[in-house]
Amino acid sequence: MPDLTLEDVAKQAGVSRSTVSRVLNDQPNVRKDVRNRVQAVIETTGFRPHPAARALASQHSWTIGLVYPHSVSYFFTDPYYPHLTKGIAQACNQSSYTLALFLVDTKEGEEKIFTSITRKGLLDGVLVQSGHHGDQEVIGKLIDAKIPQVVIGRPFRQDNVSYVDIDNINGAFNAVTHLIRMGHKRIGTITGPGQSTAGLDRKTGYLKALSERGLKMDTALILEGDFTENGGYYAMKKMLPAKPDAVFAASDIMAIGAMRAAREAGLNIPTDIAFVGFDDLPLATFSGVQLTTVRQPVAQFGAKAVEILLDLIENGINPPRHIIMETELVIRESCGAGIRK
Amino acid sequence: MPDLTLEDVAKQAGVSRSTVSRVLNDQPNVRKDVRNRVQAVIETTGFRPHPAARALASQHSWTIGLVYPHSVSYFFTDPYYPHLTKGIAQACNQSSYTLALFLVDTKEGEEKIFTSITRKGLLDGVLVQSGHHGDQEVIGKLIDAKIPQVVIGRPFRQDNVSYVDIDNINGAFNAVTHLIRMGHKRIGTITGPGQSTAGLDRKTGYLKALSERGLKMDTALILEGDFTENGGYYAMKKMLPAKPDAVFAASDIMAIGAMRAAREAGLNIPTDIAFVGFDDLPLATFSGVQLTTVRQPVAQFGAKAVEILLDLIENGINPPRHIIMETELVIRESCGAGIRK
DNA sequence: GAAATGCTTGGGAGCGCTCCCAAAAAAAGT
DNA sequence: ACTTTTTTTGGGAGCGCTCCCAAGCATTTC
Repeated sequence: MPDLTLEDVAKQAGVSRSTVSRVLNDQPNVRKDVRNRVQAVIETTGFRPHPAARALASQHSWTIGLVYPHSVSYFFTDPYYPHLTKGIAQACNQSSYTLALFLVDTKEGEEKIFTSITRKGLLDGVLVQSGHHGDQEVIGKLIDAKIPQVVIGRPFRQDNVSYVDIDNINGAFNAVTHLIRMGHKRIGTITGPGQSTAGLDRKTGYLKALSERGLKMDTALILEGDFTENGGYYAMKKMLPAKPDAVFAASDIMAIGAMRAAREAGLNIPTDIAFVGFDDLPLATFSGVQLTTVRQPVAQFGAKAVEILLDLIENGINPPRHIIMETELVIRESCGAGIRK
Repeated sequence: MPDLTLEDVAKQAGVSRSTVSRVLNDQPNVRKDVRNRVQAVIETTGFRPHPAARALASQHSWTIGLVYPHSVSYFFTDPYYPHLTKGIAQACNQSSYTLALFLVDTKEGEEKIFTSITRKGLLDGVLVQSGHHGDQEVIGKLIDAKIPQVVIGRPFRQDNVSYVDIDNINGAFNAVTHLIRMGHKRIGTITGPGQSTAGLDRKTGYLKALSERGLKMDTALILEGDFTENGGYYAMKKMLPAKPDAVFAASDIMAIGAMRAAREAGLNIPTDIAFVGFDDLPLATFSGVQLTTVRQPVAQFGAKAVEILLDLIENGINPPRHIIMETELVIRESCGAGIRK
């Protein structure tokens, strides 16, 4: 089947190019029987318009970009990203948009790719994973280029851009409050890196829960991690001398690392020390003890980002929209629920 | 900066459209000083050709597709896929190709997306993750459509297509042989699903090692998993009554599940029972015991696939090329190396 | 010094669509 | 019946590039 053109279809249906184009784009002012006839030809021939031709004429590529800046090279070690990616990909498929993936791992690569992203014509809009301090530049450039964009995660001190984020503060707050209600007194936290808004917000939630319940904060119980398993492990090792009886880790994977350290120190989970993570990814259940954690609606989150972006593309980027999605505390074994102390 | 066209650049450089095009595409027959002059204008203006216009005129989109068929919906639970994706994305960036991601999770979604993939003009070529029985159809359609494609993983009984794969048989063979050398006698295996070539090949390697070393196979020690943690866990539970003293799991994540089951049964790893996995992903080191495993060169693997695909795009798809990459056994604690029995 | 050869350059045509405008057809109004 | 209004249809122009061909120019050859 040689790829046919709109003109071929027109000939077969006995109409003009324009009419076929109208049918193709669901435009009004086509007689019903003509529309049906054209549609029939399209279907039997399996005709599809040439994407490049369409893009050229309409200045609209039907493609959106998903950018993971180089600061997100832990794409791997944290299973959060593939989940997110999947949600986004699915939403794109559903809307018949093509998803272009830009996974950059160096500052230089970012520069290089940037010129092609900002070139109008390739992408109708861009999704940028952010939440990291270093991503401001990328976002700023996209704003300057006036490319419709939605930031995934709250950007640093930039409000003139649309973003979707989850309620990290509240999620952390609820998790820690739960730990307090369970009777824990010395609750530590392993935070995300200081350049990460998600990490910062979760720490804020932790502190808020402490103060609201009248527990005083102890800096020996606040360690910075890097969202990796090893980061959690080493942070925990440092925290152990301060004798925490519970730990809130800002991600599941750090919780897993932290539990490894606790176990090595001969502590039993959850009787000697309780843990709560953040994410609720499948791996939350892999370790010996089922992890209590804060569930993020990752897939819906990605879908929401796509939804907003498409809206921006169609209706203009102003005013910027900010969406905050709620989390849910999932109680399993590691926090010691169901166990008397 | 309004996006300028090739014609604008031409005017500024005092030459014609054609000359600029020649410079842009590194074509010969342009006087050196003219070329420099044009190049200077391109650089100062930051001009980039409009992708769609270029694609339309050249019938070449500079975009390749990465297809994960619906049978690969465990994209998530297995960290192998993000690693692979990253390798591929990086290779694309390097070659200035755009990567379009097609992550399908239903049979219907596959159909839908397919018409757009096979439409000439969108993609110059396609990378298809395979190794699963159900993917034959996808691959077959792509062959029919004569779209350049490289299959990632060995396809089922289809040799008229290019693919890259790793040497699963040998990898498994080496792992099991190592276990035998360590003195283990009752070596079980948790295989991949029967519709997966990787799973099948690893099983073949296991059997080969057994027979070559004169161990008789015991069907009670051969359980089928599904490449998930839970699959590994339940397979191990079933295997335990048969008293294995070592287990070769066809993926790291299944090994982790299996070790969880073993621990729950009160067994010590590696003194009571040894484990070897397959993949060597970061999570191999997360569990209590560091996992001995077969390392796949995942990133290079992806890069290789891209390399072959670009070659196919430029030089035609015949004859199909088959690349098999070697693995490496990474010895850590879980196999009991360094421990006398 | 004229003819032949090789490089370099410009411009027309065309890739396959969408968009606009004007013509044709149908519907409505008098 | 004829005019006016509305709906439907066709075709030209153009999106921004590449490719081809012919013209222009420099260089070589006899």
